[in-house]
Amino acid sequence: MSEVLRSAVNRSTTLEDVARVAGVSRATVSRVINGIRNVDPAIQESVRLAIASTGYVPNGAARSLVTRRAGSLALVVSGSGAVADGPAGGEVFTDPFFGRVVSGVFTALRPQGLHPVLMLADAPEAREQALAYLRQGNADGAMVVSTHADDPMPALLLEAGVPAVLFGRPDRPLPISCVDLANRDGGRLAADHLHARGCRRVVTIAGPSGVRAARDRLAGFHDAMARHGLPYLPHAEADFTQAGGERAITRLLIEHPDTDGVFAANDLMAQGALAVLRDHGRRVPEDVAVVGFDDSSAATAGRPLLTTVRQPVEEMAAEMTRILLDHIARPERGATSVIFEPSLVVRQSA
Amino acid sequence: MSEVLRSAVNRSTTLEDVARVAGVSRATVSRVINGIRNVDPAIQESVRLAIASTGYVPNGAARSLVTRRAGSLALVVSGSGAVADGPAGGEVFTDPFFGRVVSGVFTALRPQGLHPVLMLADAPEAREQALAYLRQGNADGAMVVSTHADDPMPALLLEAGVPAVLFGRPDRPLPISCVDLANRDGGRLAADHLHARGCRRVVTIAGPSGVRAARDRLAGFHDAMARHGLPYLPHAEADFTQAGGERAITRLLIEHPDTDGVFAANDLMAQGALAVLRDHGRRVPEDVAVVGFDDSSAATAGRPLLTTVRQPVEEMAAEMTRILLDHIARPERGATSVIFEPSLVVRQSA
DNA sequence: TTGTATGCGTTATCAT
DNA sequence: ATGATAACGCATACAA
Repeated sequence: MSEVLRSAVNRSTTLEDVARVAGVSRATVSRVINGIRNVDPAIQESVRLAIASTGYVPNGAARSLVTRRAGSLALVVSGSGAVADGPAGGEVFTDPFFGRVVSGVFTALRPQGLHPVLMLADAPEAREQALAYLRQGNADGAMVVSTHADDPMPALLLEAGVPAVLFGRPDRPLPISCVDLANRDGGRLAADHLHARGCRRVVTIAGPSGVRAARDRLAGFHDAMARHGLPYLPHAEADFTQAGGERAITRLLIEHPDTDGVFAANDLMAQGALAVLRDHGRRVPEDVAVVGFDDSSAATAGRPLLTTVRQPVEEMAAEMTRILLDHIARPERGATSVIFEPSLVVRQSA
Repeated sequence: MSEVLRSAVNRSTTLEDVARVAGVSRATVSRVINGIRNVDPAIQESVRLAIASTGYVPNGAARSLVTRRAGSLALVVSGSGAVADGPAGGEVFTDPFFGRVVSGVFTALRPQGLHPVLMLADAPEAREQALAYLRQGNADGAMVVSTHADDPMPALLLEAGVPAVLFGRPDRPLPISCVDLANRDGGRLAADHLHARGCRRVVTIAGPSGVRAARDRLAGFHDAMARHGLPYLPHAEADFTQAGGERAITRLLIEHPDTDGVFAANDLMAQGALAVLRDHGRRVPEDVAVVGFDDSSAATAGRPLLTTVRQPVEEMAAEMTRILLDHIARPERGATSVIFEPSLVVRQSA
């Protein structure tokens, strides 16, 4: 097939075509496109013209084949596959937490012109799929949000040599970078506040025991309460969802009708507590004070406004992204960690 | 550099390496990997062995360079760039609507082993970036969720020849496939319900007038109300956020203190209305009945539970994804549209 | 400053 | 059934 025919058929325009039109070599066109200096301004101009007239767009695959850069980062929502822990498959994305992470990632990615590719690794099969994708170099690195502490994903990524950063420290220390919140401190803030308010019959709604952040929040809360002279507090475990929170508080109220304070390990469960308390005719905060965790949109969605421990998710996600970008640019550097401090946001519920 | 040295340095193992180890040609290894028949079982086995022993993983870029398939689809959150309309930048992802879309997309994508890459095209610059990414073939097609009716993205994608499917019909008809809800019917459902309940002094909280879905919901509501003998209803425009809903209902209550019914164009704004009504000491539904739209998680987040018009977002997003996959597989087929029917979900608020 | 030539790792078309 | 060999479209080391 002649050159003319070939280009007439279907083939999209290539560097070669542009070079021919501009009367220069492929290399020169490439240089112009990639903004490399040492190009005669006049030629530069004629190349730009040729690009415009041909409607040329570089081919991403060919480019990343030679540069060994995919131009995208993976955002992996990872779990153990155990259905009992945390929100199930579809619900993960409905959690305000997820939206905040995405938001923070975009903040850091936008200046670089990169885009996140979303991967859900909540079952062995899905995990293998995600891992294969990453190993093939379809993304330059991975940001991992684990919904479960014994998530095998971090170790697998490490082993595969994929640059990665975690949101939340793993259960067992790994030489992987991560961002996290001082969750124990957060629990302490909530305890001090409820105690100062005069609450003495406090119950807690814990997150999944398989989630480290959930355990740490509860531990910090219990520690502080013990220091205030309250060594034992009833608690129920839930799954970080509102419905789970509703079930937990219902159980707790039956067993401990005289409850005057509630600490929930996230806002969604606190929201559930508020709803049930209202159904039971308990006034918040007069009869029962409630403190949540996260300061997500759920905290201000209803009435009373929720007093909560703030976790700066967006900032944390942005930092996670920056760390990953840095690791990709300078692979020789070792793992780092950035721990954020929580703060108490006092509103109406406590 | 000698072959030995080269492979000793850093280079990841390639098809060539596997072929050498297995004592066959590259082509044969490729056949085994891609599951093409006509391969001697014995050789097949030795190739698998070689793959395992070398830890070979195919290179995604090289593969898609020749197959012309990226193996990923774009999920574009697109807007006009006008700040006044709809939730601002970061808030887009916190809206439960977004989470439901992602959820639905994953449902349809999972069986195919594909992953969505997220793109935010809310400003001219970001739009160009996203467009460039797509034109370069970094994704095989795009799913577009527009936050604004005069969004230029659909037309641009059409012009660029990128396979695309829209969530929500564009303002001016385009030969692009889309999924949508019969929004007018939804508005009608809400109106009929409020009227049947006896509400006669009804106000509406509209979404951004630049969003077609928002206009259609309101139009359907007003039409039905007019048929019930109520030709005029006060309304305020808001931005689909809870805060916006709060401001809108506050204004409406001042001007129309005798209001006995509220229709909000989405649940978030309805949630805001509930909060303010509560602040003002109005009982819901006894004094004022409230109907929302979407049946998102916000509908059951607080008390009273929200009566709302259900939009099956997850199903719609999954269908959008399936249509896109079909377009990619069979480009010759023309554009189609699938319109879903809304339904009324009666809870406590009306 | 510009052009030439080579390689990136795979799939696909041929022969055999 | 298998093996050469030619694309795929780009970046870059090197030569000029």
